[in-house]
Amino acid sequence: MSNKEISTEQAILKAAKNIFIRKGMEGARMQEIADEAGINKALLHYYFRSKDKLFEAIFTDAILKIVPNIMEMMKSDLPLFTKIELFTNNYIDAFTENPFVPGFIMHELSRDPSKIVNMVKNAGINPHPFIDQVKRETESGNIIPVDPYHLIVNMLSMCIFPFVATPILINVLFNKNADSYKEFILQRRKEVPHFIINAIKKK
Amino acid sequence: MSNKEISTEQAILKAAKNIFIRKGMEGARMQEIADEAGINKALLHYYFRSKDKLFEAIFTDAILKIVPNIMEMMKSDLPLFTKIELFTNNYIDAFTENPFVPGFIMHELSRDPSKIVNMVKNAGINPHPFIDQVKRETESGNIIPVDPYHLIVNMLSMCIFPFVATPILINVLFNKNADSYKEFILQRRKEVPHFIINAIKKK
DNA sequence: GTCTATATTGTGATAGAC
DNA sequence: GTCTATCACAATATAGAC
Repeated sequence: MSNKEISTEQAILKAAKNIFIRKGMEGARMQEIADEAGINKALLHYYFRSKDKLFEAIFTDAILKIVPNIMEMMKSDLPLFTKIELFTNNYIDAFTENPFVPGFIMHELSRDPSKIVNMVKNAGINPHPFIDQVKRETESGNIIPVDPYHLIVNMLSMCIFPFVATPILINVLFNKNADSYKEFILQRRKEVPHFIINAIKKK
Repeated sequence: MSNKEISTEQAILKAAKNIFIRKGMEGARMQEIADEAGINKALLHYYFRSKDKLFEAIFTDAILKIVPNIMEMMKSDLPLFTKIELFTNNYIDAFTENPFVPGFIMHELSRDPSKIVNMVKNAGINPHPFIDQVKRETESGNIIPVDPYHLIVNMLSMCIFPFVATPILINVLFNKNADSYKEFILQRRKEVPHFIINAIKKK
């Protein structure tokens, strides 16, 4: 395997990622990916047998972005509020770097939900340590009683939704000003954990 | 225009809605829509000139579901906490009845964001009365200081995200048990406004 | 208005020269 | 490994009979 090979394969993956993530499996065109990579269609099939295989490579990679290595942290014995802050910051940072990933994942999973089975297996997601911790804090009266499932969904909602709804929010809420929306996203790193902790802490 | 005509057109619209909303513009097939409506492809083009025109009709209709007539309410002089409860309940109810609409809108808008411009014009969305009310309540010290833009996005996030992410949540958080997820969605009618109000009320 | 048949175009995939 | 040319088929759209 020569250097040239590697570099072509990388170019394909990079181009495919750009196109697939913006347009989805069905919206993407092999021609478009080839153009973006500066090669022709035939080479795509030389490196990856089919559109499906190429898509699979991109999709798997994107999944890894949505399931970062914070599971260890969630299992740890850090204080609840610290975990909430680390969790939200981690996701908001990851999506700020890859803003199209959330919408991509959402759409493709609703197209073919069976993919989640593999995702869950490979990622080793386990929300129960966190759920148990929330239950313990509720029972010992350290926080306002809260259903841990709703808490988790609320956390994920506030981290992910703004990236899925970016075009709506820019137009409706920010007068089509993309810059002030960027600023807004940066603020969420602080605002979201602050909001969540306010909702459950006793004062 | 005979009764038969109307009924065929309605059948087409109903079928198209089913297919488009589940599969999106690019995933949907005219053949599939024709089958669902119990007619053939040619009739689709007789009633709606092209796939694009048919899609446009469905999309516009779906938008109206995501922008219900609660704008009047938001402009009213109801107490802030009452508005928050009405707002969240209204959205959660609308999406419970049309669970595929949020994902559909999100995906299509990221495919062609320019559609939002028309949407906003026609719907007359204006968040400023609500924003001003939040500012007033903050300044008079009635609530914990909160940025109104983040508050609105948080509200929308918690109402909409669970419907966009349904397949993920069922598999990862609810052990593939769709029934307990349904139960969970019903609970959110109470949990979401409760959570939001807790986050901003002084105690 | 509704159908069958067909035209037309787009797109994933392959063959084969270099 | 990379290209050009082409195939095979799927999907939108139209023509024309009834």
